[in-house]
Parts: sequence; C-alpha cells; structure tokens
Amino acid sequence: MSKYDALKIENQICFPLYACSREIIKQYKPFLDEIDLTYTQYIAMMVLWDKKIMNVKAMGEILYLDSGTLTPVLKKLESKGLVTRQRSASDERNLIVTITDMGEALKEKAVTVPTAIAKCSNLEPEEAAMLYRILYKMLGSSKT
Amino acid sequence: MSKYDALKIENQICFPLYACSREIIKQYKPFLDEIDLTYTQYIAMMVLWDKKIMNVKAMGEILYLDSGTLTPVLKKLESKGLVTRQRSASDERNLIVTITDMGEALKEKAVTVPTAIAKCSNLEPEEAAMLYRILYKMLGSSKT
DNA sequence: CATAATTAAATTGAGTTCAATTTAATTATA
DNA sequence: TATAATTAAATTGAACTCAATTTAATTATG
Repeated sequence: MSKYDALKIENQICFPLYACSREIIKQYKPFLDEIDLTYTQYIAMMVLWDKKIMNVKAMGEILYLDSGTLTPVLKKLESKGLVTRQRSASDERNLIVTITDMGEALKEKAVTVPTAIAKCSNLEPEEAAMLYRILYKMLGSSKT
Repeated sequence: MSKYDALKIENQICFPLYACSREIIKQYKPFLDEIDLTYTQYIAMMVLWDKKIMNVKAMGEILYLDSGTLTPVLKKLESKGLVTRQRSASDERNLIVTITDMGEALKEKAVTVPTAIAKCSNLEPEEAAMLYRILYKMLGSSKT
C-alpha cells in the first residue's frame, strides 16, 4: 500500500473502459468489412437508418462527436452513395444529411451485424443490462 | 418492435462504452495538460512508474496496444526525457524502455491526477466496482 | 550448417478524434 | 438598420489506432 497505488493501471476505471471499447470495435471489423463500413461510419449510418434525415449538429449530439470528426465521415458516406449532404434552405448554417435508397438498402445487410456481435459477448444478460445502465449514467452526467 | 431494433444506437452495448471512454478521456485533459502528457502517454508512463523497465511487447500486452501505436508514443516520451529506449543486448529484437530520473520525478506531480478525476465521477463505489468487474471480464475473454 | 519459420519493432497508409480557428449565416442589440 | 454576438460546419494540425507490410534478429528444422 503506497501513496502511488492510485497511479497503477490496474486501479484505473477509465483504462479498462478505453481498452474494452477498442477491443469490441475490433470484433466488429470482420462483420463491418463485409458491408464496407468502419465502426464510425456504422454508428453514423445507425442514426440515419433510424431517422432518415438529420443535421450534423443533432447527429453529433447523439454520437458524442463534433463536426471535426463527422464532416469527413459524412463526406465519405456521401462518396459511397449512402447519404446526401445539403444545406438547409431555411437556415443555411445547417447541413442536412439524408439517407439514400442505397443507404436504406444497406440496412438489410447490416441487420445481421448485431446478432453476429452478440454471439461474441460472454456477459450474462444481467451483466450487460447493468453495464448499460452504469455507462449511460456516466454519459448522462458528462453531457456538456 | 421491428426487426431493425437491434440496429438502433440505443440498443447497442458497444456504443456507450466507446462514447464513455472518450468522454472520460476528455475529462483527464485539463489535468494531464498540467503535466504535459496526452492520455496515451499517461497510461504508458503509468506502466513505467510501476515497473521502471519494460519492453515494448510486454507494454503492449498490458495496454492492449501494438507497436504501431506505442512506437511513436515512446519516441515522444523519449524526446521529453522521460524514458530511454534501447535494444536488449541478449535479444536485439526487443526494445527496452526504461524510466529516467525525470520520468520518476513526474510521478510526484502525476499522483494528484487520479484524485482529481475521482471527484468528476458520479458513480457510487459499488457501481464503480461492478463496472470494473464487468469490463475486466469482457477484456479477459477478448485476450488474443 | 544452411535455410525456413518465427518473432519484435518499425513503418506505412487510411481513418478517427479533438482543440482551436475560420467562414458564413443568423440573431440580438445599440 | 448597422453592428455585435452567436451559431453551425468546415478546416487545420497534432496525436492516436490499427491492419498490413517490412526489416532485422533469433530459433527451428531439414
């Protein structure tokens, strides 16, 4: 027991969070490769599969990402033909992202991903539920 | 209830993990700025504050990072005078990273960081303990 | 022993992330 | 209404992450 114990990697809560998130994203890779999306592109598409239309700011609030990250991701999705990007007529500061038919079609393939990933997890349902609850509690209090 | 529900962002377990980890790393920033370390440099230093000497491979196993990430990080720490990097005499494939006196000295300043961060968390101790347990369970089963 | 296989770091390239700044549009106010 | 303040995206630059490849050293095998 030393005054430096708090500095040990095994006593951090952030470290396993960070490592775990990267490890799971790695598990997604083979499945996302099949639909030619990166993880960030995938979660951006998730929002659009659900909402169809959304501006960058609103998307950023949902995904906890700013325009510095989202702009290149959305341009990439546009170049793949999955979304369109256009300024709002009523307020040209806003960029409106809309899913295309090709983007909608990709949803049919993507729907198999969550099932495949679920099989990789070794958590009990109660553990997953607990984890989910705790993470959203943390996220809720970090909202800017 | 649709067959696409599994594709909704609010039904993912990976997403809050990923968002949470980035949000917490953001919280570290002001404290790490004071000791001129990034988060990745900080966790690398954590290993060395504890072990003093370690090769890149062993460090990578602890941190779940490969040489592609660690090499530039360690070169940066070397340029700051916090570590030295030298090939092992007994097996020149191995690069041995050793903490310097300056690196050791930084530990005195760094020791205030975990305390400062702990104050930012809104989790109950039991929640933090549960989170820790679940995350290491997940990490344990993703070990390659 | 010579060659093949393996191993550890480093390198490369694509993509992500974020802080800080810039640009352009809109809203508020003197 | 002109100017100031605010807002939304985009841009820039530094750093991280990872897959894939390369280089060099070591170990295993024919």
